[in-house]
Amino acid sequence: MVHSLTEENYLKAILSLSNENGQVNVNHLSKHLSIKMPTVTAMMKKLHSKKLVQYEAYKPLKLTDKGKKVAALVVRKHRLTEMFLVEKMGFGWEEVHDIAEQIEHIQSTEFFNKMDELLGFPKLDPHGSPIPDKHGKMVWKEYAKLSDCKKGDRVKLTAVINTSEDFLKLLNNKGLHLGSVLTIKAVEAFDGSMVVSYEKHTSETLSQVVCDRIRVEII
Amino acid sequence: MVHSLTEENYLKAILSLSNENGQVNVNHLSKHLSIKMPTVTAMMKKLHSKKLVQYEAYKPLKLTDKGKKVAALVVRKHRLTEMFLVEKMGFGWEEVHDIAEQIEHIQSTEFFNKMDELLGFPKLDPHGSPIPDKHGKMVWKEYAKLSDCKKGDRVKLTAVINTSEDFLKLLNNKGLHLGSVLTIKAVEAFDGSMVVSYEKHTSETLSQVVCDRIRVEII
DNA sequence: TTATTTTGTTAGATGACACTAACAATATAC
DNA sequence: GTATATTGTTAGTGTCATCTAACAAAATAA
Repeated sequence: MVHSLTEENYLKAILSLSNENGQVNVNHLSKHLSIKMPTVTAMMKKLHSKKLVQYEAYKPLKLTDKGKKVAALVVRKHRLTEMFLVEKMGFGWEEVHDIAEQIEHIQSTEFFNKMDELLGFPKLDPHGSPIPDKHGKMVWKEYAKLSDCKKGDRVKLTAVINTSEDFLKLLNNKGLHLGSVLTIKAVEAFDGSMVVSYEKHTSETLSQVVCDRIRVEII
Repeated sequence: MVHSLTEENYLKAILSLSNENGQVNVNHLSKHLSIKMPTVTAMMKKLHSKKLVQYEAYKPLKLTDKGKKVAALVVRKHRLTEMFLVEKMGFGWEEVHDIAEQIEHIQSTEFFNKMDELLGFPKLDPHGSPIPDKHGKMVWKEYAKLSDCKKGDRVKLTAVINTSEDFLKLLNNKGLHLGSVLTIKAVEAFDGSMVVSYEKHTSETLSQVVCDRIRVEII
């Protein structure tokens, strides 16, 4: 079964929003895709009838297993493309996203399998995001959200969920990178922000918005 | 100005048909694209209003200079992609066409310029077809059609126009390849077929259909 | 608990690109 | 030079993915 470029984009968006926020509703999806809500509703009905999405009026959206697989395969194609553009074609990381958004819709399993092979079957992309295998299986080590950890935890930064330029810049400004080992010194009940220490930083504050998007391994 | 995938395909088809046959009409295009004539007529009107095609009812179709450039840039992207897939990714020539048909519509000048660079700025693809430069200029050496040559001419096979599998197989069966040097021994007035000799072949007959699609340099 | 805001749905329209059916022009054959 | 075949156009539909306007449900605030 093939799916239109449009359908693929909706499925991918649902997957990525549900990784970021847990719940996904029509409004989120609408904003994320810059597509008006009625259009989203209509597409959800269509994807529901194709058994890719569980949709009931006024209920949050969920991918079916089938939908999850399709979405994961698109993500696979996207991440392999980004890797390929950087590693094999000499592009900078900031340049590759828009190209990968287009190439991820190319229909040719062999094309992406070849990239995979040439790249040596990578498991994670440079943001720490997992690359699904050719069956759509994410070897997603179910990392914890930093925001779900508690005072005293020592954790290793293993992945970031959002890869917007602004977010990466913020991490950079604070000297945070994949592999950083943080100790949680305090969690503010008021705004969900965390005070952490790592390396030369004895006391840095990270807002809840940031902590929500950081994935860690508790050590 | 960007053009839809659909528009690009029409423009490319007109360019390729006019290289093959000289004249292009709605019926040819319709067959070539497997799209019904009324749809083609409608698109011609649209492309005319965008000044990409010269269209007048019942007249043959012609690309404007602008249309020619757009079409040539699509061809450039197609041929570079084919080269890249073969040279840099290890695909066989028979596998690459369908993938290239999709990738040729990717919108990213840098992506294709990078391929061009990695390939060492090739001028011809392995079929002998010229690769337009980044401005859409074909360094088309205006090769002669084999079918326009006359008895006694000695010519070098420099390019083939049609790249269907059946056509390439025929050339292969006859031991013809790029660079073959042919001597024209006779031209049959009746059916336009030619009797030629080359290498170990002292007398081979090529039908007009074949001769029309072979480009040569007279030496 | 009622009022207001936010979120979601239905209904109806639009543009792009395809189709079929019917008719018109051009080209070819007799 | 009329008849026939081929080619091309017009008119009217359909589907996909989008929109706006209007209304409805759910969540939040007063």
